[in-house]
Amino acid sequence: MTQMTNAAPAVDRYLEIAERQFAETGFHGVSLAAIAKEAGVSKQALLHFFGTKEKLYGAVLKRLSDKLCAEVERAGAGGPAAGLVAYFEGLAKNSLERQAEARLVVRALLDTEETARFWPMKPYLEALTELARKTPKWQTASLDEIRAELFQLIGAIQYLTISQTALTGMYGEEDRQAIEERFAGSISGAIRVFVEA
Amino acid sequence: MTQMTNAAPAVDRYLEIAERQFAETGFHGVSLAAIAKEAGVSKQALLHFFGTKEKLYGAVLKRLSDKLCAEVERAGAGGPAAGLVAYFEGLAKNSLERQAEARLVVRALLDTEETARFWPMKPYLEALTELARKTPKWQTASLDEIRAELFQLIGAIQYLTISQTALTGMYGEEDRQAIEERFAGSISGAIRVFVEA
DNA sequence: TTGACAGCTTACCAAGTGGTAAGTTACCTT
DNA sequence: AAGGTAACTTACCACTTGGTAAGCTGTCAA
Repeated sequence: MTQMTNAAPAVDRYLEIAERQFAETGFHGVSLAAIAKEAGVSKQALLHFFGTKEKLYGAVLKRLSDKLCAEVERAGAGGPAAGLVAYFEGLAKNSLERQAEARLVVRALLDTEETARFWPMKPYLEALTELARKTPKWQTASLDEIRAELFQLIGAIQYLTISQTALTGMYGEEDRQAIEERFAGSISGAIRVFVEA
Repeated sequence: MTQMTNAAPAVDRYLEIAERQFAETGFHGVSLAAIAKEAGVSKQALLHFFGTKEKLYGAVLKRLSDKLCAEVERAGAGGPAAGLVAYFEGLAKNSLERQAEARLVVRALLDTEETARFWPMKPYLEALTELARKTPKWQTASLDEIRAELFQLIGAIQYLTISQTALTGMYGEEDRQAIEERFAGSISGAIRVFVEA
């Protein structure tokens, strides 16, 4: 039969490197050669596993989407309302560490060319919507209503997250940190308003 | 002395075309040749006026920044509180028409490589901050506090704006419109909370 | 032991990239 | 009328791009 294919860890390492680079400079800003160089392999190694650059990008986004979905599901295990609060609070508090993720999500929403007819972030957004729908507050609400409210919340959080580098550049590291702290404090209120009736 | 240089309208047209293309696919996704082709000139015409691709991108961002600053100033002419409400309401309501702008702003915040040490959107953000500072509510607040709150608001609005195409792709045009309307309604409350005491 | 196949590598390529050099043309000042 | 210069153009170039073709090597099933 088929052979022992034990390339999974290597492939995952390639995806990790690609993810970081795509998050930083976007699809067009990254070359296969650059990713290959950082991974210490030839670019044909990447093409061997992923076929084309677009498919590699797709695999990166799919992997991220799966990861985010799993996270949402894990958060929702202890009840929808508490889960949502915990999830969003976590997002807001670790904005520096989660920059790469947020950048990729935003880029996926932004780049309608490469990701069209694929919409990799749809499952993630729907997982959040479904979780919200399970709370008492949103049980009777329409999907549009939930989505509109949800976008307000994750939009605010991810916008700040992707702005971290720019904020440091514009105002310095101290001010960036002060803004982040103020933001985390005030978004907490918004999160509770979103979840609780 | 110097000669009558009447290339201003042509240059502005180039900037307009470049703006649309950069907004759509980002700095690396656009080639000078593509912009030149749409403008009906050779790419060396662009290089003649702007020197390099990076400088052209910089000029596009500078032009957008100036436009946004002028808009904020105009909105603030009739009082800071009312001006802010009108400005944000306008942003939220015309999200489809203002997609290109929002995309560029987000890309400018996202791309730390090309726009570093330039931060073209800083004047815009500061104009908004200054306007907010003039309202009774924020007069005694710290800059950090205002900025954090401001980012929450424009973040939510611009995030939805850049997501319009993705929303249509994911849920269809009808649902997209429904979400947008719900969003506009609910962000109105947030705007008033931001401005009023 | 052999042969298939995963997981690579080196060699190569056509198309496109941003950018330079050297004109050309029309207008404006002198 | 002459000269300068703005606003281009065509020609060209070194380099990079994503992608193909072919080959090499170690492991594992038969």
